[in-house]
Amino acid sequence: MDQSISDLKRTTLADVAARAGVSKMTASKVLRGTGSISAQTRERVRAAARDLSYVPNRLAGSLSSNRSHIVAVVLPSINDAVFGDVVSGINAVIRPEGYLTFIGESHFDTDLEDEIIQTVLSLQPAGMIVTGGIRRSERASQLLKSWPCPIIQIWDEQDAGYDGNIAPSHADAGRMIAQHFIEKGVRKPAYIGAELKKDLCAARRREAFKEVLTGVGLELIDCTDEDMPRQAGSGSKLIQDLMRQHPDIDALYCLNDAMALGALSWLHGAGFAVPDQIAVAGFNGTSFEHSVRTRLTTVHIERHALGQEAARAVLASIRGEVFAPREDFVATLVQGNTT
Amino acid sequence: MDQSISDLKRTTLADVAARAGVSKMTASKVLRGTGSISAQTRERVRAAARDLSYVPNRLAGSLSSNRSHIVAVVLPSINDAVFGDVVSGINAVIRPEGYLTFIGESHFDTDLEDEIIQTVLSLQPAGMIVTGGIRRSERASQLLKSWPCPIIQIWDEQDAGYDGNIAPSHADAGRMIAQHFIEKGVRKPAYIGAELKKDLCAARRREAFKEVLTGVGLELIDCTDEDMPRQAGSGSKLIQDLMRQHPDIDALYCLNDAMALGALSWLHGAGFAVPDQIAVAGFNGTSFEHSVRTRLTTVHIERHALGQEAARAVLASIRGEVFAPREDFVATLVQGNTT
DNA sequence: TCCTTTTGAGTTATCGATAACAAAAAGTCG
DNA sequence: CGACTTTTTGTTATCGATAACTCAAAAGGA
Repeated sequence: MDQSISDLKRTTLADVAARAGVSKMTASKVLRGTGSISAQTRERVRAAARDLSYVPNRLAGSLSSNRSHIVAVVLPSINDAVFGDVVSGINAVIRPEGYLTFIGESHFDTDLEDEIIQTVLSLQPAGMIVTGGIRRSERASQLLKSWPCPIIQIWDEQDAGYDGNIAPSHADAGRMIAQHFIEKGVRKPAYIGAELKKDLCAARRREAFKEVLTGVGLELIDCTDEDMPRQAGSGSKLIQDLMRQHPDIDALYCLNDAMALGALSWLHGAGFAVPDQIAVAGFNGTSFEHSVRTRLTTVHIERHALGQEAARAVLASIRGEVFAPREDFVATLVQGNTT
Repeated sequence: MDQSISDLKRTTLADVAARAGVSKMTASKVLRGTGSISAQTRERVRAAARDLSYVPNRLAGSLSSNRSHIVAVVLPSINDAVFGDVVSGINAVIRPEGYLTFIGESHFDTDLEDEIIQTVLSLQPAGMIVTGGIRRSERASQLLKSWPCPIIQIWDEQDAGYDGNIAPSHADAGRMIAQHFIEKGVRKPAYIGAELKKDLCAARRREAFKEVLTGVGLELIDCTDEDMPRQAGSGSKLIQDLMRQHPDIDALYCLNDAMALGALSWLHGAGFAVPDQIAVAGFNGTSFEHSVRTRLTTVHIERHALGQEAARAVLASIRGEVFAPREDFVATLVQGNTT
């Protein structure tokens, strides 16, 4: 039985007030720093709170004031270089302002996202940051649109009609790699991806990539597996099959850096020379981009800054201020090492 | 002004009840599936809730029932392969049970952790998972110990007297690498690290590593910078200085994999042959361990499983059940590729 | 000195749910 | 058919804080 939990009474504001010999209201005012309270009572209340190790009950506080300090963040997965950085950017801005982030993981699953959204909303967040680029349920969309708190969408360049949208251009990212391949004189390019039906941003990169190639008359060998995870291991597997069928592929674009690294690793082990024999490109995904040499070409996006910007946008919106977000989350080509 | 926020009234249980023509209590019971309610009323209430897109207010619910569904997790940083995995393990177990995780980042900072702990407690979590291996303030320790909810510590093998402790042996990890180096016939080993005063687990790995080496008469070139971040870039910088002073180092142990990769990368660029000329080892930190070939030797820990186990321990404790956690979060040596 | 203003502290109602118990409706049975 | 269950529904109090207001005391002004 969990009596051990319930019989230990937490100390409440009433206890603090009693010890300081004042009313609950006075104690509340002192601890929040509102109203005008004499220096002595203030000190008495503070001392009482300290002595009792008082920890306010935010559930009660928020319920009463109808204002929470929670910013809900919904994203596919925290366990991912991209969104890990984004979250850390959000936190960096939000925490010093006294807000807390509450994170829900959707794992690119529509139904799960639906559930998560409902759950985080039930905590009455003051604001919300949702990741786009996933097929959102009608129900969830409606709920978000009608919910009375500011909602900022990130990651997906396609505005979904919330209170703000902060994202890089995925189409640009795809085009950039295509352009890069073309400049290198690539003849037989290939693409590998996974779960493209779920990750709409990745699909957009691929589409733009393909379009540019087709524009110059290059045919793309396109290989996507809807059931594999978007991870390094899948990269190895897919490239392996691909090279068996088309040993003369000379350029490979991957859904993300994780898959690209997996592919790179397999190619290396199988004796293919990268980038001379086959060029490999990915998308913005490891935390090593700038400090570890790889032969991988990638497109970089300032994820931390993007998170920060989203956080600033939410805070501004919560406070009813106007906010002009940076428009320049440009995708930048980062060439791999050749040595 | 943020009237747009407040004037839109959220639909409450009362609205649902009214629409279904029953009392709030009945509606509440239906939606929570408690008590006995006739099939018809149940359906009416459900329909009303659906029609109104009712989202319960969990703040109110938890306050009233004195029971929250929040599990608080305090860790150094989410934006880190290690803890990202741990969190995802925790989530995997906890979410299907109807709980939510709330994450606080301490960034290895004692004061910040102190503040974070107080903050997460203010949300009245049903249980808590804290990461050890950081110097915790006296105040925070007291608070945790007296707080009436189960608290599980992870990561640090040193039991701190909470309701459970789930961790690998960092000392073993350090010893393993030392042993490995010795078996390879290393003559001049070195160590690089950062922020060791904050990351006590890393310090323990280093200590054990050093001890084994000393035991066989090997002297360690020990290089730690307290001000650098524990990241790849620091690895590059530190090894660079180190090789200048001691060009004959033939083995390098790094605080973690990120730093090791940084070092590896610099060594490679500078023309040192790894592992023939110099062996490089790290600790459990990239998400690529099993799928990307590197020349890096590392010690692997099942982070996802560790998170899951911690989550199971908290849930069990919340429910007042006894729980015998796995004791076998052993550190495993993963040898780097040599080709 | 008396009246007005300012300041400090307290009162009451409320936020949106649930616990605990009470009442009403429906079902049982001799 | 009425007393007795059992099932279903409703009432009241409460969780721990804050909003909005009131009231008393102190300060200021003429």
